Amino acid sequence: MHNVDMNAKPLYDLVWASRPLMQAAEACVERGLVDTALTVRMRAVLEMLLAHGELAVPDIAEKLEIKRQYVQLMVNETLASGFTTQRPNPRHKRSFLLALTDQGRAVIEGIMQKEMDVMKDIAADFKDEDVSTALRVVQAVMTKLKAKAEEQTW
Amino acid sequence: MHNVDMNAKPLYDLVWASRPLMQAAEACVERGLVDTALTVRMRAVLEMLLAHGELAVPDIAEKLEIKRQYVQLMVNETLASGFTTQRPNPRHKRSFLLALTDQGRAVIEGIMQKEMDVMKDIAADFKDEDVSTALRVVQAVMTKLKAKAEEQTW
DNA sequence: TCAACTTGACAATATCAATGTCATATTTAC
DNA sequence: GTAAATATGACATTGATATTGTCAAGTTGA
Repeated sequence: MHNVDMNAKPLYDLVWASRPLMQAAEACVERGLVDTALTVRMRAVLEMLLAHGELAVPDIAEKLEIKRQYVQLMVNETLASGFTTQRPNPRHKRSFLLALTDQGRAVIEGIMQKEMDVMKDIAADFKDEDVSTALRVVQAVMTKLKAKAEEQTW
Repeated sequence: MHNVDMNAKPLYDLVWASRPLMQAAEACVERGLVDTALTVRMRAVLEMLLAHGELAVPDIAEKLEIKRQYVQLMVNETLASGFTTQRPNPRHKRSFLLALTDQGRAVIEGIMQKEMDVMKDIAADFKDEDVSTALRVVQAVMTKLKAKAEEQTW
């Protein structure tokens, strides 16, 4: 690329690899859900509940960094499918806590175990140390990019 | 996460970091375009032309791995804005080759230089070797995930 | 108490992208 | 050389993901 200084090309490439990586990951997740009654977005709700216990809709929205209105939609689907159930919220009479049903817990644990098995298979090709390095770099780059995006000037 | 074997957790985390990383990167790119007449998708077309020279619409679609109909839309915008121009295609009378105009070249080179400067700034915080390792791991994981997604069974 | 904020529900909108269709042009097989 | 298959541009429809706006009811804090 003439006239563009490519000193930081490996980092540039790493950042631009994020899109195809995400698409491949999502395709893989979707592939793992075909035999279940789950959709990708319902899976995201169940994963949150498995990791963090009972949560209200706004809590999930904050963790997923998407708007509460959309989370409401996702959550309502999990309720309708019987994967979650509403439980009284001691802190709020109208805003229920969302909890996994036995069925929901079994489904998300099964899915995540299958996904983790895939990860184990892939991880076998790398040194643990290299994966750790990659994770550390990627997370730090992400943090810095977020900061850059918010700055008024470069 | 009880009852889920998390042996490959670092790799799992690396894969799931791809979405926020991509979102941060896109926000950053968008931020860099505010003073130009470019949109993110027009930028993608210009970057292709800068990297690969004159291309026809279907060529760009193949490289970007999106459908030609959508690329056509993106390309038409770059034509309307004067960043690209149609040149005769020796291989096809109806399908023109797309080329950067002087204006288009100046704009994409300026943008990419600014982006590369941001990358250089961020890269300063890491060992070159670690960035290379991260890139290598991420690209290999992506390849493997794509293969997994296409397999009929895990 | 009263103003500000939170939440669920619902509607409208935006963006990115795939898919479908058609006319025209091009390439390939015969 | 012609017929069939394929490629291309143009345009329309649809789908998925997510944001934004609005309102009524509930909650919080001064």
